[in-house]
Amino acid sequence: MEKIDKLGNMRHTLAHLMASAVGDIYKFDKIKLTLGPAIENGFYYDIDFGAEKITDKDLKKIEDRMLKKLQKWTAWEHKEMSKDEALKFFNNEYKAELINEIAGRGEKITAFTCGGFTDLCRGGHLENPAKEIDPESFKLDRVAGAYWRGDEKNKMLTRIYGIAFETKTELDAFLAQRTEAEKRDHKKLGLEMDLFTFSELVGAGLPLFTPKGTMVRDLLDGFVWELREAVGYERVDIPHITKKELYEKSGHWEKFKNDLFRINTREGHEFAMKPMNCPHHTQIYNRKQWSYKELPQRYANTTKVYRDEQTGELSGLSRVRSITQDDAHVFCRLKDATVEMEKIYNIVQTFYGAFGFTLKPRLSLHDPKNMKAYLGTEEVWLNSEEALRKIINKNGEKAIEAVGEAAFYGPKIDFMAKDAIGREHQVATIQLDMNMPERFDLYCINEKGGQERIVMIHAAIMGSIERFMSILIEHTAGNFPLWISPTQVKIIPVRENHNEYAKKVYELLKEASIRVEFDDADLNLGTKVRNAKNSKIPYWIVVGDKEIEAKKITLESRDKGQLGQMSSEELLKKFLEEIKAKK
RNA sequence: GCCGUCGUAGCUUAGCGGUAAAGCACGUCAUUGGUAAUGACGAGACCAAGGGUUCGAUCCCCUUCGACGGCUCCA
Repeated sequence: MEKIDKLGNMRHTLAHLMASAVGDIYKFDKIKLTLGPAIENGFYYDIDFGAEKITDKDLKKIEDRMLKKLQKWTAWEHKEMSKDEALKFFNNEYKAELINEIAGRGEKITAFTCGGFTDLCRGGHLENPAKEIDPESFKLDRVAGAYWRGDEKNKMLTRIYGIAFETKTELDAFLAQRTEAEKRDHKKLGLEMDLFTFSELVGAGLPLFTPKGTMVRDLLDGFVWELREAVGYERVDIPHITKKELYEKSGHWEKFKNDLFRINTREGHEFAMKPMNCPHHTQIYNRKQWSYKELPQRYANTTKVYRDEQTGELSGLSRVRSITQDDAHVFCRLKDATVEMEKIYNIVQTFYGAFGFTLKPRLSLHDPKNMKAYLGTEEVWLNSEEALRKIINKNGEKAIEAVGEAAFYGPKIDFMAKDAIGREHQVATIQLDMNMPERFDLYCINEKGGQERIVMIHAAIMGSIERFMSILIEHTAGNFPLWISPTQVKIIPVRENHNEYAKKVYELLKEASIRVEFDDADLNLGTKVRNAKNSKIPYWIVVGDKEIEAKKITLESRDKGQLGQMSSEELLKKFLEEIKAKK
């Protein structure tokens, strides 16, 4: 057995301790233990509770029992068992399955005992738990369902999660970080910020975007478009449904059939809502014969796709059934693919960089030992992969390389984005596709007058606008940079007789397309300022006697506090510069 | 989909087998005004939907819809 760290041993020990405490309370003749490993931030144990019921409210009871028992957990004994002995001792079907597997592998079966509790185990515990475990450094977290061995065909067990660290300080830090993440939860913030909503009548996983939310979507999409237009992309547009024949040809009908929303027409034909755009786009390319001189053809299209995800998988904006993709496809010769992919690489860097994400590229490669699983010759693969590697290296990055992770039709670059509280999200991918052109017989006429098979590059930047918005909301805690804030500035007159002057400032900004709100509600100044602060608006300005006399306004920023007085022209100039810089 | 928790005004929540209450928000009026002022009045909920039990259900039971957490971590 390889060396397991102390923390892992502690967590593993706690899993046993919890199982033992659960046994005391619910009795081992009524429930069945299965397995309970150490995990990332703690441990869990999967238990078949039979007819017994357990909820989060019972956790305290179990935890108290654990604390009491811990004092007597001072030393371990272990012994080897024969298969029959073990099957008899651990008399339940789950343990039996494990025992048979261990025996089948020809390994020794061992049982570990501590504080009078014996469990099937390969070892890896703290030698003296009572002494080594700080009783304040762990807690039981939640009860959840989990399939036996993670397979949904198997029986659903009850999983009890615990969190455990070496010290109380670390436990508290973890809990604090989790609280911070909860505060930033886009599902909560997005509703408060009035960006989107859901309707029970429309259905689960189908977000509806408000005027403000739509504003943000359009601004994000506009930024991507700006970056793309500069390198020669053109917009296309396609219907949201198609005859099934398109997907039979592309291979998606087979692959996606469980995720497709299908439509039967009155004439008995079967259509489907599109779950992706590539097949449609191939048909735009295929409308005519292309000379190599006209390539690459670069088609960009922000459009929705629809996937019938399992209801239990849906979550806020991060997992939805109507997904807006900022999709694009480049149709080019294989020899031009690298240059095209580099352009996309740069767009991705610029886009995510603008929001302060740290990006880590990952290169997914073919598995040389299993060449028959891939389309094309190994030489083509090696060349394309080397080209991708060069793109990444050229940018001073060192890609993580994942052998065997490529799709069968081509290698790809994935990006991981690290957010403000240290979480990583899988974001954009750049994918080389040698399969789709094959299936749809896409070619160009080359210099020799012959038909040359082309390749396709999949190039979504945000991927899903919904998912990107969820990440962005949590990354910024809702404090959007000025340029995508649905409301950029609020004007707060101190008293009604200041409205006239304030209105002039409002008009000036409005004419310059600044998204400005006028707050003439009959509220106290303090209340209005407080409301502005809480609404995550980047700036607000106060106008009263002092300002009118000085012919100025007083500016306050969400991030920098009071910024003092300035003229409205200076204000406008400042805003325009900041918006242009996308800060 | 499956397991668990849950669904009461726009929001946050209270409540109980006899058809609902509060704070915030909202509306009107009055008073006020430089970083969370106050008063009065008012409007707003067939208690997620459908069915059942009951003399009677928001409350008990069933079904459906919807929300949240979990379903990768292998003695």
